[in-house]
Amino acid sequence: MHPELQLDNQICFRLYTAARLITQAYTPLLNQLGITYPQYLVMMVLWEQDAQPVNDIARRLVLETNTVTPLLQRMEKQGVLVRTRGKEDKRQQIVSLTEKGREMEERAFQLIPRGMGEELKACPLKLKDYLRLAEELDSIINSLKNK
Amino acid sequence: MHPELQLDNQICFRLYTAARLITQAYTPLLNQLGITYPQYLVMMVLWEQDAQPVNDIARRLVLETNTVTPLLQRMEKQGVLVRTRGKEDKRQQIVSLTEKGREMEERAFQLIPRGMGEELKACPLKLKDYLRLAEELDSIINSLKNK
DNA sequence: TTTTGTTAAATCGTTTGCGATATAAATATT
DNA sequence: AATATTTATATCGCAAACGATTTAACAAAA
Repeated sequence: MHPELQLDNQICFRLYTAARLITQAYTPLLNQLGITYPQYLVMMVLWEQDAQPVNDIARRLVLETNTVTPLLQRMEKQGVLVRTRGKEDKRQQIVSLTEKGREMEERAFQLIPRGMGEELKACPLKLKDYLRLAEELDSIINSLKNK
Repeated sequence: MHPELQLDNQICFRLYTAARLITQAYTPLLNQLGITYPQYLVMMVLWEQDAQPVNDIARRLVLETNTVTPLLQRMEKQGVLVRTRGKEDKRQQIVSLTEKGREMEERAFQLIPRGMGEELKACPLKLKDYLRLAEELDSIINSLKNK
């Protein structure tokens, strides 16, 4: 009836679906590392800069601490990171990689980019398309993030 | 270290973030209808074609029945739809809108498109960009869906 | 017809995501 | 200094997602 309410006209439904399917494509690869996709995001943040407080990680991932804290607790239990009280500010929990967490980076590098390339080899998009897609997504993200 | 493992180079992280933020933007609007975003997707499927078995709804949303079934159970409890056993095939649950569910369409039409336009008015993308974005997302979705 | 296999939903357990609230430490105010 | 406010995390409850398994009905094969 109302074309505005049809699923096929919804950008949001496509984003929602594409995000889920890509996450699913990551899953068999990440299983080999013993982590989930959101946990992989945390690992990338820490590989880039180790020893960060919870808040910085959450901000980087555009998530709230009530999502990140339990995630970090599970990851600490798995032994890929540790949380220690901040020295200057005792409210902070500083999150640092363990040896196991640091070692995972090289294995991820061997597995993930190659594996995801394989998963997406049926996709007709070229590098240029992905770059433009990234920009378009960034402009959506930025206009919604600061509200 | 490895640029392939940097968050800023991840299309997937952008999809994941954009999908979450857009869903969050829908939330205050959908609250006025008393439903969540995934429930809204189910409503759109049923507004387009009423009285469908669970499987058809799941397929349309690219979800599994183990996600859709509890969703439908909650929606039935809220009184927007009913589930009845299929007549020819008694394994099927036929999902149909109630009067309350049908009435919601017009309110959604008044609220959602206008409200989301408002939410995204800071976004510089034009209609043409959204159309291309939709195509790009479709090609990602299609290459991952059939696996 | 009995057996075997397939299909449609549902159930179970775990991880996310998030609104709301709580706790404790740091900072600002009086 | 004592009080009030802000900030950093954590906790709680609920709704999604999803892999794995179960149940019941249908279909195909022996």
